Amino acid sequence: MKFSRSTTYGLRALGNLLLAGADEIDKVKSLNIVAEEENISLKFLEKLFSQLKKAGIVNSVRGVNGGYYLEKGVEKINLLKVLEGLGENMAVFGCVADVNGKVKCSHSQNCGAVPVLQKVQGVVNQALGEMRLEDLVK
Amino acid sequence: MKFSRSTTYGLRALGNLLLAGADEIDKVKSLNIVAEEENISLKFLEKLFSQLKKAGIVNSVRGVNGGYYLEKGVEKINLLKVLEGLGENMAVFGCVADVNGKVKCSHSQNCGAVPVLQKVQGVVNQALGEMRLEDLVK
DNA sequence: TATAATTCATACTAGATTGGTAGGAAATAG
DNA sequence: CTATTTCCTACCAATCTAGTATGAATTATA
Repeated sequence: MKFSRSTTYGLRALGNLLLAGADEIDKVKSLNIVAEEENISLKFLEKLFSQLKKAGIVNSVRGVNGGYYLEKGVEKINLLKVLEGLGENMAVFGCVADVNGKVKCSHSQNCGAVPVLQKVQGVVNQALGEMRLEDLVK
Repeated sequence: MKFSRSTTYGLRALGNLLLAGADEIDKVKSLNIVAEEENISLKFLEKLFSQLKKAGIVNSVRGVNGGYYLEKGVEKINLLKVLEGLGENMAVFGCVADVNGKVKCSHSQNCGAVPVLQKVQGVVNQALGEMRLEDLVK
């Protein structure tokens, strides 16, 4: 039950922006530098941040001296939303529900395991819901 | 962050044995029947139960009228051990520690995310540690 | 206005993992 | 002896992961 490596990459990169104070449009940090500091492939970071931007977690400025900055107040959002923004599928059991809430497994109606699986899902959701992005740099 | 499908298959199959009262050497249930009742491929179940036997969760009787039964007291063991027995890798972040306790990620020393990741791991472990196999059939 | 730095977009790829299947050997009750 | 069952080993197709390749669009600055 692993988180993908890109999830940890993303968390590290977001922590990097947070520590650098890149939280306003005139305090951007380029992925070049983040990639070097965190030893992550630039191309890979570009892809990740494209997703993070779509998710509303970061924003960007193009061109020379451009870069990314954290959206306002984003250090207060919980890790569950951050992980979803990073593309991590947070439905721990495919047979209970996928990201869209659709039940996939044909046994979900009469399967005795469902309540247990849902409890596991609930505990994970709650734990991640209580952690905030700012916890990464404390 | 998904559990593999074989994990849910395994939980369902173990719940099936538990409900059937297959918990002694003279009350075995054949995988044939389990496979049919749970609509899981027999061959796949055979592989799963081979692992479960190695993990000490089930035991077996070969030959005609043979089958599998749950090891004594196994309904009290926690889900963390069951999942590990099913081959699920319970290290949710590869960069923190793998199954053998080896740190894989070169950033684990100075990475600010590590405490957060460890907390996530701890919460998951605790939740699964509090759930028992018998909870599957209640 | 040319240049360099940067985000943004699309497509490709090697390797690992997942979820199986195939074929049969070994044990055992009847 | 036969049917049933566990057990063993190998193979396989599809998907996912983590990354590379190529280059276009944007923009500050010299």
